[in-house]
Amino acid sequence: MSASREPLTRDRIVDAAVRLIEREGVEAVSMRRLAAELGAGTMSLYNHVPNKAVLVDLAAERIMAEAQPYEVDSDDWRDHIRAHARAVRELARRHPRAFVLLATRRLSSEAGFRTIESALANFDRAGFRGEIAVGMMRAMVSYLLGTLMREVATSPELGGIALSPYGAVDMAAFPLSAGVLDQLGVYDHDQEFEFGLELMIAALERYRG
Amino acid sequence: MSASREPLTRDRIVDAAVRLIEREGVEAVSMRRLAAELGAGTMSLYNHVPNKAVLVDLAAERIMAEAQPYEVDSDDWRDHIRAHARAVRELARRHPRAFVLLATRRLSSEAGFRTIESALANFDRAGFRGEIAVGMMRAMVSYLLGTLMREVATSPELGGIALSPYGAVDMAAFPLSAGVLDQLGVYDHDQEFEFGLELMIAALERYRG
DNA sequence: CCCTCCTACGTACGCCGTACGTCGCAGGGA
DNA sequence: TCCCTGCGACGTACGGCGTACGTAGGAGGG
Repeated sequence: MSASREPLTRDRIVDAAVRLIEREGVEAVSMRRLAAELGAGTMSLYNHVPNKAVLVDLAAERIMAEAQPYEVDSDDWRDHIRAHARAVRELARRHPRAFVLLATRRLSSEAGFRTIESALANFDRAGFRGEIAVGMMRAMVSYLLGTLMREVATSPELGGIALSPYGAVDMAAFPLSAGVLDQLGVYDHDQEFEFGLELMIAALERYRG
Repeated sequence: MSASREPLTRDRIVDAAVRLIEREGVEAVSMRRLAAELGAGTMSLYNHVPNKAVLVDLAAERIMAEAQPYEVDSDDWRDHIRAHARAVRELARRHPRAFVLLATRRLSSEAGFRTIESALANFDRAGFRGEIAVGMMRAMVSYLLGTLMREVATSPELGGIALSPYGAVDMAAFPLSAGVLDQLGVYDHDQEFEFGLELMIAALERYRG
């Protein structure tokens, strides 16, 4: 695939893994394939990485580290939270195949804490501190994780939730669903994300008062 | 593993898959192993199921179908939403290994619609209808998906988010995080779930007014 | 000059999903 | 009764996988 006279490095290997993950998803990563892409023998990778699981972890960390801190010009804590949430969404959309990876992993290291710290700063701005702030942050993380999983990670082969892969459903038994069947089948992710985001912010506001 | 004189059936195969998933997770499922557990030849399974992916889908549907409708004795829409959310959480906790499976799949069929319908009924009770109700439901689903993923699907080998798998982090750079490091490392899932749930309900209440 | 150590690599084992061919049996005409 | 057809069960085989293990070669220090 490439010349690659330069020697094998953990960095080069992780890079290749990240590229492959972004291009074809985690399930496409194999040691043999990675090695081939680097023009190296399969087993040579094991001189730099103990096993595949760790390699994937490293790739996840690398992607997380690429996350840019958001920027916003406002004193309103709400604007900060909005900007932060949108930045996370951007990350998810830029790396859709990697997002599931990040989502099911406990992040740590510098990159993880950078995000946590800036989230805590926002809640601090809003007047939430200590245990409460942690709770808020986690609720927010949960919401983000959930929406973005739904936006980015659910199988897109089907047009919508109303289509059943193995046989149709008799909608007569579900009148309310039938009434909104059009909406159930359609996803406007931008609009949904903002709607949920404002909902969360409204909840925080209410908690403040 | 068992006598199993009775003939192979799609039902029996899916049952075995569900049991295996619940016991050891999706990644433990293999056609050979499933067949062995059923006392049958590997390839015999293919007479009843086109391939492994479909088999896993069928298992996911089966698990979803087992979900009991929640019960609650109240006229308050908030209580209904609470009960519904807690029922979903129960499902996730009873089938932790299967939950990730359900989460990354677009559900359809009867079972999926039963849940959707009862959620819509609750939002209807709260005064939300049509498009708004769908948006609310999706926000709620996102939150549930997110918290429960965090509760049930993140790797439990590590004690908490503060522990880094590959090297420690210098906390001096993260003063706010350092201040709540104890809370960051500890998870009280019951309390967190209820906290987030009330947050969501508060948001809905506010939207009503 | 030799010894040590590190990296690269080939081979091999035990898994995996599944395409394909065969065999045996049950059931229905003739 | 015999035979044919169809279907379920199964064995074999192929191409993939992760990785344990052994080896070979070269670089650097004694």
